[in-house]
Amino acid sequence: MLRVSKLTDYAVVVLSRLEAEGGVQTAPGLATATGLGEPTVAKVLKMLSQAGLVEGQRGARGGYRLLRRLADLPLSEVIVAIDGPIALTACVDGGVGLCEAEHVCPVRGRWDPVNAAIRDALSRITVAEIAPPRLPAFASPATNPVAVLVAE
Amino acid sequence: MLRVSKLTDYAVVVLSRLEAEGGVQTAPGLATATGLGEPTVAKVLKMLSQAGLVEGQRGARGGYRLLRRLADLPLSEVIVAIDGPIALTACVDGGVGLCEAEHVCPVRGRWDPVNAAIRDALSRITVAEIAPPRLPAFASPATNPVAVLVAE
DNA sequence: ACCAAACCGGACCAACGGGGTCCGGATTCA
DNA sequence: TGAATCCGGACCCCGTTGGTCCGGTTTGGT
Repeated sequence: MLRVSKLTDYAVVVLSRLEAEGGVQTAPGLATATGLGEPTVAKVLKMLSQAGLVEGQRGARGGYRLLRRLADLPLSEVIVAIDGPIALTACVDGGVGLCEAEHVCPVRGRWDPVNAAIRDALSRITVAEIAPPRLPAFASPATNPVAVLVAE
Repeated sequence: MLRVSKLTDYAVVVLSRLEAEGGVQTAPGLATATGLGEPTVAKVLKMLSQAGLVEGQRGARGGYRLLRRLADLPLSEVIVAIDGPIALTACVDGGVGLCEAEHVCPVRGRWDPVNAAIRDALSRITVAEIAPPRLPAFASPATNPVAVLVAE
């Protein structure tokens, strides 16, 4: 259905919480703060760490630290970190031998401009733009009335 | 992984074949012409028919007919026809009661601008742009060397 | 020196949805 | 009347996602 994984959604929540609080925070602490499961938060943080978006400090008094401000972090990087490369179709990147009928398949490489368009759109949106306001259950006075676009 | 279903890919192939040949064509005929499975092609055509992109004629000498030129058909409509509404996250369109922890979830409605951006990008690309050249196994003399964009 | 706290890496399992097939019914033309 | 074809739905298999858990390693405190 053209959707990102839930983990990516969680990642945005965790990242925003990480920036709101600042400094080094533990995975269990972020879990209770966000209301998400502790192992799940840990998994997300591990992935974000491998992608270089956060930094983990081991040992006692350890935790995770944000490496970039969310305003400078395009959403595409988070999606790539969690979901892997952004490619709408399986047959992509000129991989040979993956598709059993690639010599018949008439769409090889044709989705590339679509992928590029999606990557471009997602790289123009920063995590800060979709991050929730400071604290949950705190209604900001006047958020922009975002247009609700159904089907189309 | 932020990908569309294979069925959408097939739909593009079938649609382009439908336009290349013109007129009314049967599902079995399109199946053999595209090299795809016959039941699969039938399924795709059924979905496209429900979405109003093609028209089915029943009875003997029946078949499917294209209702719009592919150059006027944005890719987003095909994706919506096959994959359903374009919404990157499950909690969308203000559906209440779907998310078990919606009063805690701090990202409700925050993905809307992202969805809008994706819809916009996909509605600017027509099916004709990504449709394969006239016939498979026929190399057009000089196709644009589409840029291969890896991860990012 | 020891222990507790925390990250790291990986394996593991259940649940959901996609992909593909099939069947009976309705419709139209020869 | 019969053949061809679309229509609508049910059905099942497999892959991925999601969520969990465990042992190992590093670090700071007592």
